[in-house]
Amino acid sequence: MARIAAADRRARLAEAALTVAARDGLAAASTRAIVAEAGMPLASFHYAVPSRDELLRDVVGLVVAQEGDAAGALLGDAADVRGALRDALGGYLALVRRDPGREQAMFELTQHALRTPGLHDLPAEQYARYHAVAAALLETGAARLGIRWAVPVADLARLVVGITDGATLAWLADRDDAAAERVLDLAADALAVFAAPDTGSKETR
Amino acid sequence: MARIAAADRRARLAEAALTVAARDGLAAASTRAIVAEAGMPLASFHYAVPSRDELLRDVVGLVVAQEGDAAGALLGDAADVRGALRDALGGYLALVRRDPGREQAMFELTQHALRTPGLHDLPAEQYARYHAVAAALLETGAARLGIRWAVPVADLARLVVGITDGATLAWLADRDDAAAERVLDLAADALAVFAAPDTGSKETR
DNA sequence: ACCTGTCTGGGACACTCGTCCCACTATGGC
DNA sequence: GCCATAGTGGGACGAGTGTCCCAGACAGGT
Repeated sequence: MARIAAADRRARLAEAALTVAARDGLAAASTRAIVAEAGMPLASFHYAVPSRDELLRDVVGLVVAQEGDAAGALLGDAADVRGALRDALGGYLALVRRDPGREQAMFELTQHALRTPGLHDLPAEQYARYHAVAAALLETGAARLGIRWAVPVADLARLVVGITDGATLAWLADRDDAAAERVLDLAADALAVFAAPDTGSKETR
Repeated sequence: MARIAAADRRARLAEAALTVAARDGLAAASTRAIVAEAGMPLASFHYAVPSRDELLRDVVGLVVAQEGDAAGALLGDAADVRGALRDALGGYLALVRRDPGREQAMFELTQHALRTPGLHDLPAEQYARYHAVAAALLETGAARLGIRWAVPVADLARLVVGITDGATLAWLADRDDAAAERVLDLAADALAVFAAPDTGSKETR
């Protein structure tokens, strides 16, 4: 094994942990499985990271950061509110479908953190970040479409995240692509209700 | 330990497993923890149940049955569609708040089943049942209000379950009661869009 | 060139896990 | 009353876990 600074090793371990958790589940992401994925000896683990739970904290940060990057691409070029919402929701589902294990690993991570004393604060931060990303997306989307949201964006963002989480959970359970698409159709219809005219442009539906 | 038929023991073990999983998490629901909760010797476990995963199958059945019973009570006596939806959603959230561990245990169970070869079919059945319960609730609610749903009830049911799952997940993460209530306000507004007049009664909103 | 401190990696500890074996005992049908 | 059958329960096995120790090796600053 080459000589690598402890901080670098920690980052590599976080990535390896995410890979293993996405592929085999969080429960299978043992310290041994993680170092095997990273190609390191076991002892490097606790040299770079104080504990396994501490590394999981890094993993959440890793995914949350990636999620923020990916969010921008969800904004399509639809001209009406319903279409824009539908595109964004559909884009998210496509992301989940391309790598179901990763999304599932995030759910497992949240549940694990909720049960682990040292990680109790993690889920709140994680979801605050999700909500912030969704809110930003809603704001820039509204600006691009020339509308405003008739209700607080923070609340709307929380609803949007809830809908995507819920749709993801159901799709993970039954893998019903068509049903998932139909739900997003309805969700886009429903959410479009909250669009209001702003700079003289027309409201949808 | 008194003499108990194996089938009875199996049922008691399923209840004990649910208790432990709700209180301490699914990962803590080991065979030893379950028999301790049930007040049985460890060997009774594999006399009554072939394996731990087989028992978890029973646990899902147990909760799903209870969920079906509880659903009926969610129908309030609101006269308009939005109010009825809001009451039902709020009732569900109240259920979650009264026993967060149980709901969390169900999420953990779904995730675990998705990762466990012998339990792959479980989540699909579980969610099919959820969707059926929601659909039945939507149907009887519509009949009571004298409206019809403008979109397929099966799709609407899937959306409703998704919204409740999503709201639950976010609330479990940050325990923000007020935000959860505001989201349900929006959700009720949004879902009311799908109500259409049927027997001459008035549409809301 | 040396030497302090960072990094390596094999091995082990103490523990928990699911599962199983087997000697034992109470029970219901004859 | 006897005996096959169903239920009991202590104990153990092998595998897997997170964490830690410690002897060794390499690096950069002097």
